[in-house]
Amino acid sequence: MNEPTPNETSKNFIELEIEKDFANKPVLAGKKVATRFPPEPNGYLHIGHAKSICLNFGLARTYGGTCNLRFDDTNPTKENDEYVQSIMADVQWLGFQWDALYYASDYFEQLYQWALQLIRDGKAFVCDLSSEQMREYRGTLTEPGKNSPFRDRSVEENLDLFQRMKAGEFPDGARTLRAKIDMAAHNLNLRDPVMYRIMHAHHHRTGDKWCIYPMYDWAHGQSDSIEGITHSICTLEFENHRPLYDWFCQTLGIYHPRQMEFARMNLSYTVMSKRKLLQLVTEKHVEGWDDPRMPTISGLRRRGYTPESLHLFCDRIGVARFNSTIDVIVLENSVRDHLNSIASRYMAILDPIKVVITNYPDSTEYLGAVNNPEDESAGTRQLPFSKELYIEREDFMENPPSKFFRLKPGGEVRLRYAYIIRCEEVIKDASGNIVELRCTYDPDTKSGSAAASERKVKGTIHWVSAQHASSVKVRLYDRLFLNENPEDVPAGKTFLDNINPNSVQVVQAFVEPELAKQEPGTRVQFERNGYYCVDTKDSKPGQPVFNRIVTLKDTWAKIAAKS
RNA sequence: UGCCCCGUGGUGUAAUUGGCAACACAAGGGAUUUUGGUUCCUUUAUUCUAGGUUCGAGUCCUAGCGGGGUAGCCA
Repeated sequence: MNEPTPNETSKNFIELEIEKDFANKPVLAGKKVATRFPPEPNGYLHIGHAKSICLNFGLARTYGGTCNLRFDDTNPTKENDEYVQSIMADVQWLGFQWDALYYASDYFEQLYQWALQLIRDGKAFVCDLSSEQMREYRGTLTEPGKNSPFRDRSVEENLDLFQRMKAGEFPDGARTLRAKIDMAAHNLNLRDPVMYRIMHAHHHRTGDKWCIYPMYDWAHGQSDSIEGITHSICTLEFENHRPLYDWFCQTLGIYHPRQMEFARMNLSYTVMSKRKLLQLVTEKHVEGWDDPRMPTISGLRRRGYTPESLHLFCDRIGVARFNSTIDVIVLENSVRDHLNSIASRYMAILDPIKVVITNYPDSTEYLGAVNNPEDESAGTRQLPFSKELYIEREDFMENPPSKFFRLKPGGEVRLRYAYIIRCEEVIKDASGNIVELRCTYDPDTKSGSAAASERKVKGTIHWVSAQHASSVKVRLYDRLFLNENPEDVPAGKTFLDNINPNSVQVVQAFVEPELAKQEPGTRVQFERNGYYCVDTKDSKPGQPVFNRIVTLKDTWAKIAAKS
């Protein structure tokens, strides 16, 4: 995998607690760490899920335990198989394989039997309150609620009604099954929470078999219990649900996993909520869930991010209970670090200016080039060199500042892997735009020659031979949002107002011949520019489309900005 | 305005559970470099505040301040 070695210096609080539990809790004797990744199949996975995936599967890996993939499919109106398929693909792409694949819907019958048990024990009742009424009865953050007038129905009546709910006798919303806990509890989740609601909806797996569906709280802990999960790890917003998770397991008298919460990831210049990501897609602000600008796993994959770079990123951000925002720079540097070690280097000119070497013959010469200075096994290649070249427009300045080490009138620069050239003449069109540079080369400075090592120039620039170059489409991606926190908007505005209007720029670039042959999915470095990936959707044989993954660090841009 | 959770360099996490505040990333400075990339060296903290316990407090106690979660028949 050639994965950068992660920082393994310290354990996170979850690992510490797991180790403590296994040392102290008799119920865990002889067991192995068992976790699960439990997405609801109602959207595509994003980078925040990657954190959870790396955590859950990583825990199983480091402790020699297991991790299941479980689809939390208890709300058929929002879920479908397209999402199921994409989630499985994303988890596997990240390099993880689940020990078992389950769906909460696998447990619908067992959950129903357990509900019957609670009713018989007098711990659950059928309630006829409408959702509005239930809200009134619930009380507020500061005031206790009142008991439902249906709370004291007999066990027989509850049993009868609940079975008829299941049989489909009542319309959506007519009744619910609720746990009988405490309407005065400080934790609102304990104020007789709903366990089942009536929904005459088609489920992507169970079809029309059910018209009552369990709520998250009634399904999750028991699903964990059935699977023998030792540590049920979720995000901080479920913290207030833990007492209910515990109550159900205890009241049912079943194996009781431990729920632990960690902080969800926030990334600067990014929105992460499924609702907003969905909106970006449906309102066509992006081209789809896998648009290379999306923070979805599929978007990052298409952009060119590697699984290893995402693992590196997750190692770097850590796991804690503090709500923090990660600078997107950390993500960008993670992929730079990985790609630096694996990506072959090529030369590409995105914004060309023609260079004519007046004293060079009308012939082609082939020059040796190193594919990856970080990896000798990447080998070498031959580059065609000729009289007419393209260089990057920004590598020439007519009136440069003192620290500009590139080409200038009368100045010298090395052409990477080739010769040192001198700019003799600047050709302009009628309106004063520079259209061509006339240069001379020094034949004694050929790369690799003994004489070449004696001549030093400050700058080395990249180039392509005009007659040998291919023209390819390159998409230069930038951040999707202008603001560090896109959701931070004045009244009347939305996060959509913070969209970067220039988040993608498409250019036609001149590239060295090798580059036109690259296969979809291949990641390369355009020397002195950035990392690019051959798009997997829009490329055609011999006609690759390149997505910019991330630019190279640009120290010169900082220097130039200062002066 | 209840209940719950959380405050450690610029950012994100550590600190053998009461014993010299560390690591990574970023930023600044320098060296190397045929990528202004990479690599190497180097510089960056009254641990939110105020009290208290203690030989000793980031860690324990009290009060305050600040941030987050929570009133779906969503997850």
